[in-house]
Amino acid sequence: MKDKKRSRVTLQQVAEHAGVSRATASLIVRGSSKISEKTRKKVLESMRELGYVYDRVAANLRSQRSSTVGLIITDIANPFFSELLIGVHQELEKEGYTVLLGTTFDSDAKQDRLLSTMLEHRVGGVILCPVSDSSKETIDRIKQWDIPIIHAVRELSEVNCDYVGIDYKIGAQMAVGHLIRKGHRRIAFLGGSSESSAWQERKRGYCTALKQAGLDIDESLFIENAVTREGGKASLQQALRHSNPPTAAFCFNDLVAFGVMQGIKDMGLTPGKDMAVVGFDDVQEASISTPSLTTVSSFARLIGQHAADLLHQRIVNINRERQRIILQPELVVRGSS
Amino acid sequence: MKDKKRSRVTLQQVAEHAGVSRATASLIVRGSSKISEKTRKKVLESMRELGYVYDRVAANLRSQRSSTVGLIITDIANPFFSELLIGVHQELEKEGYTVLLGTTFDSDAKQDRLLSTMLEHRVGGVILCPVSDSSKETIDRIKQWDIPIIHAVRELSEVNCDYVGIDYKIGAQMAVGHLIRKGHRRIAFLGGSSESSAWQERKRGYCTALKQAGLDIDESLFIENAVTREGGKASLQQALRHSNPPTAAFCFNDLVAFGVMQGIKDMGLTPGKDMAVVGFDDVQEASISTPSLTTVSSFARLIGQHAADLLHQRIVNINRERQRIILQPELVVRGSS
DNA sequence: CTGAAAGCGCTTACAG
DNA sequence: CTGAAAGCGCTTACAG
Repeated sequence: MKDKKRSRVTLQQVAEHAGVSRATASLIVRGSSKISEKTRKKVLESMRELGYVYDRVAANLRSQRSSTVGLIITDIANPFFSELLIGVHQELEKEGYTVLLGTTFDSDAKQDRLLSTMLEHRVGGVILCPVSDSSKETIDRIKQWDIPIIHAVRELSEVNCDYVGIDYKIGAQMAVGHLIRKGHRRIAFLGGSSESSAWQERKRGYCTALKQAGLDIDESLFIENAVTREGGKASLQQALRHSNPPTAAFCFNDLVAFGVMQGIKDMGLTPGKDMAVVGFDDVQEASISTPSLTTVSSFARLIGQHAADLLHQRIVNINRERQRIILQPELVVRGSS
Repeated sequence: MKDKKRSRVTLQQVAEHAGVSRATASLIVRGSSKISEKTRKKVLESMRELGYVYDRVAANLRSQRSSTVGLIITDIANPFFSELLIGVHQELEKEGYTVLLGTTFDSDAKQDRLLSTMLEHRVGGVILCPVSDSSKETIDRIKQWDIPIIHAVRELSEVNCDYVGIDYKIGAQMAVGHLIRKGHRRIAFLGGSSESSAWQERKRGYCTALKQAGLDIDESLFIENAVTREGGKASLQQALRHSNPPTAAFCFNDLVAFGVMQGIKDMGLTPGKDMAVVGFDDVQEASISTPSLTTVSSFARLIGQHAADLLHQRIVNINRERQRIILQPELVVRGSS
């Protein structure tokens, strides 16, 4: 038996209780300064007595505004995204937004559904970390999208949007350059999907580093796989079946690197000794793993803050110039290389 | 210059375009079966042509329903909560809910604000992981709360709510019992706040284990601190200043344990050798840290799934009997003890 | 299936 | 400051 819920106290009822008009009560909840302190107090008192709760949904509907914002990430289990999420929340809460969160797990279909859901909920804008192989349909949809959207972490090259990410190319170049200086000549690039801009840019950095050292590029050392621990482990196993196996691994990110290190250990070998491993992101566990992980810091929280800030700016002024923020990565050398 | 946005296509416009009544169009978006296949197709075609987007906010306002649900956690940077979040999302998306996420960082004021925000956004219900020292005001508020609320992870004993958590007492008892069997007699309990039910239950388990072994309890070995790596490190340092220092540490959770292990390393000692460390939660990094961490598995994802399920049930039937789900923990022995 | 009306809880705009 | 009216985009209920 579904009970009819005790219905909400309305602004109307508050106004009646306080003996003012609905318009006045409305001005007060919105913090207008045009109301005398005396009436303001009286009305606020009535609200407290009646247990009034402002109905932001109704207000937004009427005024065609929005107080929510969507955040779509690919994997909440990746600490990189937890950090990014914290950054986004920090910034947006300041501005009074509430965040609708969605996770795609890198599925295009899921991403599509989430974009729809966000629209249906009238979000004021969306921060999107696109899945690596976004379909043409999705991209077309985003192009026609008429509410503010900011891309973060990965960029869809066909779409002209605000974007914030880091310079993956330079990061990869630093990581691979480091391995070369350590004497490695056969360096695998493990994990990730070649569909994503983040992968392509890392590859460019990888290639630049090899060219600068006068080394040839062996494409058979690029082994794509899921961006997870499991994917890392699997890609390592594949790398070791190579007729001329690599002596070092540059991993798509730290999560992949942890899987790779686990795989190395599983074979009775020692990461950092029998095989060098470098990650990407510098998540917190990178410093506490065994061995500690050499990696490239990608400032997830900062990316989140910037994305939130760009979104807010875009909501305030839909026509402002397009902005791209590219943060500079840093190499953190530890025990695994 | 704020541009007036291109306004939404309304159901009215769709109806006109398809040559049907608004009522019919409304029935179709809601998936009624009372409409002939022919008209249904025609209307869906019009929607596609016009780029119609269902306005769930308006629909919810009119029908006094809600398609959102609030989730309030204490710390998204803790992998335990990331896992819980995944569980919640998995369950609730099946039912078509969208999740509003809030993080309290264990601040009562923040929690209070988040509860208000959720109410103002007309959520259909809330899953709350209460902060450890929720104020009396907050508790009173929750008691009078008239929308479904599920408590997870921590329980406010004064509030009669659905709850899902694990049996912390048994978990702690297993962990401490393990340390005793390893020969430890002075075991510190590090991190967490004695205000929280999760802490109190762990303490009870700790005490039971000692009593069973015929050992005395030394309250000076209970060292409270923040539930973070930093808090863990600080509590370890305090423990080592003890005139009769402990030889083992039972940590409030894995995060604290990582900090404790870091602290041990910083002193030039080796965790697992010079001092045994046991955590709680079994987050993913527990298996890859150095040394790998002995810990108690607390099934975060499962907790999230159960909480979501309880909430859904409660929304469907506000009067159903109160339910408490207590999962049984498991001890995972690794290198740190 | 249609059509006209009312209403969810708010904001807006305007005359007083 | 008030009061009356209209409207945001839907759903509901009802007579036909």
